[in-house]
Amino acid sequence: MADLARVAGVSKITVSRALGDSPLVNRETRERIQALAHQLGYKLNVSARNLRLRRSHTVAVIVEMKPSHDRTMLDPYPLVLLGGISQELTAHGYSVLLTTRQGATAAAVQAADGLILLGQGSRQDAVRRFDKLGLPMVVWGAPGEDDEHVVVGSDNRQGGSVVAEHFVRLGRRNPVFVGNPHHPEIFERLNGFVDALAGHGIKPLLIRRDEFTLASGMDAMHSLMDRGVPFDAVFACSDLLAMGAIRALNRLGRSVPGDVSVVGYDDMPLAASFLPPLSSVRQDWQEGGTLLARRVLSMIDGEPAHSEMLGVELIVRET
Amino acid sequence: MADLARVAGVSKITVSRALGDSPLVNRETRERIQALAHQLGYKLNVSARNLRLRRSHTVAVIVEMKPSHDRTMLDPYPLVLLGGISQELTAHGYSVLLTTRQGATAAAVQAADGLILLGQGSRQDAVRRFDKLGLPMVVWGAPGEDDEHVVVGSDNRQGGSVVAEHFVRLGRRNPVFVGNPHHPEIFERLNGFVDALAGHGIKPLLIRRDEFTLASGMDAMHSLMDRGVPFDAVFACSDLLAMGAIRALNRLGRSVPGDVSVVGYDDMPLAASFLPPLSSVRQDWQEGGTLLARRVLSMIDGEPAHSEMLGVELIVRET
DNA sequence: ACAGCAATTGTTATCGATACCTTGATATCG
DNA sequence: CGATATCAAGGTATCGATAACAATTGCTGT
Repeated sequence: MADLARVAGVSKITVSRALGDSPLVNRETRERIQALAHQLGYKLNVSARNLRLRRSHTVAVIVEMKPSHDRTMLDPYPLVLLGGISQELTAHGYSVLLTTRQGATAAAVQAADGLILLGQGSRQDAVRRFDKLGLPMVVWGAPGEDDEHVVVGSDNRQGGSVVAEHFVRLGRRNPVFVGNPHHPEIFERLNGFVDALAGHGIKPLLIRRDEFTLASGMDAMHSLMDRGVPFDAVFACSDLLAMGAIRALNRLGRSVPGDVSVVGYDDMPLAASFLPPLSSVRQDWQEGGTLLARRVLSMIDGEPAHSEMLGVELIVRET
Repeated sequence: MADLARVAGVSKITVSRALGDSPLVNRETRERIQALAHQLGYKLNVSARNLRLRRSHTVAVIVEMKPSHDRTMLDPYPLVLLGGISQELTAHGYSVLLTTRQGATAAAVQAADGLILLGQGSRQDAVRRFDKLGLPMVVWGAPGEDDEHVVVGSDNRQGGSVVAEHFVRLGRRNPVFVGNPHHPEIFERLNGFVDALAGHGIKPLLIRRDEFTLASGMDAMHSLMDRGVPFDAVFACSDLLAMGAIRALNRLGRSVPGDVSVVGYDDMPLAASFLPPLSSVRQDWQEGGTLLARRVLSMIDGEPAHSEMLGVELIVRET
C-alpha cells in the first residue's frame, strides 16, 4: 500500500480510503487509485487489516465429520447447508472456516467472529463447550428445552403435522410412525404427527428403529405384520426407511398406496425416481444455510437474533 | 502477551518464545509461563502472528457448490473428502477456508497459503484461473493431459480394469459400459475397462448416459433390449445407474446375476442394502482428503510434490 | 478582506506477535 | 587468571493496514 501511495503520489491513508470506497476522498483520486491498484495487481493484506480492526471477518463452522456416527457424514445435506452458509457469508465479506469438533480448539477458531454448529443436535455438552468461547453462536437443529442459544432448523413439528393431515385427508385411521425418537429432530416430527392426529381422534402407533436404512424399514414392516397389527399408513422419518417399508409391504402382498400410504422424509434425489415415486417431506437446506449465516451476522453486528424454524413442504407423489 | 510478560516478570519476547516451546528459554521459565498463560486464559492473536510471519496458516478449499450442476452437491462424498482434508490440516496447525468458485475472489482466499480444488474436474478454465494466484495448489480429479498442476484422485483407470477382470473371471463375453465418458474421471474408467478387456480379446459396448439416476439406468437397459443387442454384463459408472439397470432387467425378465452381471461405482451406503446387494467399486474418500492435504502442505514447505492416484477396491456382493 | 466552513489530504500512533541484534551472567579452558 | 564459549533474557524494529486527530486548500457570506 505504501508503494501504491508512492506511485500515485498520495499518502498511504488516502490509498486505504480510496480502496475502501470512502467518500472522504475525491472521486477522481479514488478512481485513479483504484485503477492503479488493479493495474499493479495490488492485494490487500488480510492479516494486517484483521489485526488493526480486531476482527477476523471469519465465521467458524463446526461440522460433525466422523463418518458413521449418527449419519451426518453420509448425507449430502450438510454440504448443501454449507453451500448456503458460504454464499451468504461471502456476500457480506466474511469467510467460512471449516472445522471438526476435534479441531475446534485451534487458535484460528477462537479468532473467528462467530460460530455455526452443524450436526451437534444431541450433543448438548459440545454445544456448551463452544458457548464458553463467548462468541456469537448459532446452532442448527431442534430448539432445546433450555433456549440459551439461537437455534435455526427446519420445522420438524410442522413436518409431522402436514403428514398427519395428509393421512387424515386420505381417510387413513391407523397410521404408524417409524423412526428414532431419541433424536431431537425426529422427536419433534413425532410430536407434530401425534398432536395433529389427536385433533382427529386418532392415536398412531410408534415403531422405533434406530438405523436409517432400507433393511431397517423392511424389518419394521415385517415385525408389524408378524404382530398382526392393523395399519393403513406409514410415516417414516427418512426416505430410506420409507423405501424399505414399501418394498417389504409389496413383498408381503400389500399394495402401496392402495392398502397403505407411505410418506418419507428429506425428499432425497432418489425419492422421485423410486418406483413407485415416493411421497416425502422436503426441507430447503440451502435456505437453512442462508438463514444460519444471517443470524450469526446479525449477532456479530450486535443486533438481537432469535431462533427460527423453516417451513417444510410435503411433496405428494404416488405413495 | 505484554500483560502476561508483566505478570510473569519477564519480557514479551520471552513469553512468545516460551509459548512457542522454544529451546531458547529455560525450561523452568517456559513451564511457568505456559502455566500462567493457561491460567489467565491467554489467547494468541492469530492475525498478529500471521502478519508478522507473512503466513496465514490457512488452506483454501474451493468446492463446486451449485446444486444440480454435475451432481457434486448432492453426493455425500465431497463432505467426506472435506473431513479428511480438515483432519490432516488441523493436525498440522493449518485451518480450512471453505469457498465456492464464486467466492474465491475474496481477499481471504488470496491470503491462503495453499489451495485445494474439488469438483472442478472438467472446468479447466477455472483451474487455470486459480493457478494464476501463484499459490501451491492441488486438484482433485483425473490427471489431465497437460500435467501442469498436482492432481490427486482415485485411480479410475484401475476401477475400470478391476471390473473388467471380474467380468472375465465370470466368463462374461459381452459387457456393456453405461455412463458419460465426457466426464474426465469416467472417461478414465472407460479406458481402464476397455483396455483390460482388450487383453482378453473382448470389445465392450458403450451406452452413453449423462444423468446419474435410476431412471437413466433403466432407460439404458430398455434401449439395449429394444435394439436386440446381446449382452451379459453391465458396468455402470454410478450405483444409481446400476440399480436402475437391475430393476429394468428384472422387469424385462432377465435375472441378475444369473443372465447379467452388474457392477456399480462409489459403493454408496444404499448399495449394500439394495436387493439384491449391489457389487460396486469403492473409493476411500477420507484417505483422498488426507492425501490432498499432505500434498499442499508439502508444497507450502517448498518440497516437490507429485500427482498420485489412490487405489480402489471392488466389493463383490450378489450382482 | 477575513472569519468560518466544507472538502480533501496528511501525520502519527496503534493493533499483537516475532526476528534480529545485544547484553549480561555463568561455565570452561589453557 | 584472563579469554572465550554457552546460556538466558531483553531492546528495538517490523509486518501492513487503519483510526484519531491535524493540516491544508478553496469557497462563502457579510
